[in-house]
Amino acid sequence: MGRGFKNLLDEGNEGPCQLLKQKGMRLTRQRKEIIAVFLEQDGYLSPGEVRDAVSRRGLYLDLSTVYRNIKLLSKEHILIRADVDDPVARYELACKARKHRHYLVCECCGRAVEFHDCGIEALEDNLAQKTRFRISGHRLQITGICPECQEAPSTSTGAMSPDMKASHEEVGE
Amino acid sequence: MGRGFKNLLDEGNEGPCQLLKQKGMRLTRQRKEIIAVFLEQDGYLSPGEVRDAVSRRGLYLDLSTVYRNIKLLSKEHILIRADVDDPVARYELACKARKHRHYLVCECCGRAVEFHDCGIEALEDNLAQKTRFRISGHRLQITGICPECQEAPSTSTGAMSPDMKASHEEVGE
DNA sequence: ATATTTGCAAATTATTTGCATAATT
DNA sequence: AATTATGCAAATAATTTGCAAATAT
Repeated sequence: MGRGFKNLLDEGNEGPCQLLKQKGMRLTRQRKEIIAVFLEQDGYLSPGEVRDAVSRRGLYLDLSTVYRNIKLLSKEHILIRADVDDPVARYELACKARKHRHYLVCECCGRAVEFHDCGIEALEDNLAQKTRFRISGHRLQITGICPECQEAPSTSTGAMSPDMKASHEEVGE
Repeated sequence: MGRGFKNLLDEGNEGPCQLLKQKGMRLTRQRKEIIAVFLEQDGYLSPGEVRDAVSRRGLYLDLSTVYRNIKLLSKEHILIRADVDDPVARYELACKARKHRHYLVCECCGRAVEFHDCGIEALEDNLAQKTRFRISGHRLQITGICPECQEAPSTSTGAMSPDMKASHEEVGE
């Protein structure tokens, strides 16, 4: 009980597709493709990007279909919304977000460094005790200024942009 | 160095208004009101809500002005965007977000419990060492299912809605 | 006095909806 | 066969932009 929820991507467990079936929704080709795209993507996707990615895989998709399914998948907590600061909404699979993939993001250039060991489990157990919530996951993002930007003359112009996912290294574990 | 950044709201320190001046932007009445609204608000605000709140304080504001200033304040990292799942963007003051005000959010009903001691400082110090980033803050949200919803027959209909900020208790410290 | 910011109106972009057709169970 | 999901087209909502007038420095 408490944390220790089975990770939905793990082998032998139910993936997003099975989840959909369980909830009584139909497993259409477009839904499979949408989920596939999110599964193979490392980072966030906007509705338009989803349509394009599915398109590259050979299936035409109307944007309204993408919107409808993103809304559906969000409601079922299979997708969650990212908090990047641009006018289009961006999403990722909840099961990936929960997989302890966290980012240290540079406020200046947007470079993102991935890290894994966040040590929040103890806090979660503590909270579960106090509140009686059944904890399912967490989202953590740490912000700062990367070494390069600390050097730079601080033009302050380049705020975090959509290419935040462009470059990212990894650290720790 | 590292964390230990001075909190921008603390007495004797520079608040958002001073910050703006420092950056060479003019301190207009509308900017003061917008910031004031964010300062007295506990939670996130959408552009429309900002306009209405300022309006209630007796100053008419065009929505485009709100948008322009939100964008400006975001670029300067005075405001940050929340990741609530609805089509309008919502924001809060970075200096408040950094003030260790975190939420445990119920995935079913949206009830939010506030907590303060997140114990991420150690992680931040660790990351700062490894990556040479100058850490400025973090955002953490934990999700789960609240006691009430664990009882309930799980209609699954009510996904997290904008009234997430409606009810919230506090815990810990 | 000058440069910046505002309000207004209009443009653009994002998201949602209605309905007939197609696809899944 | 019954229902649910899709595509298309059109509607609505969110955000951005151009420009003249107003305001802060």
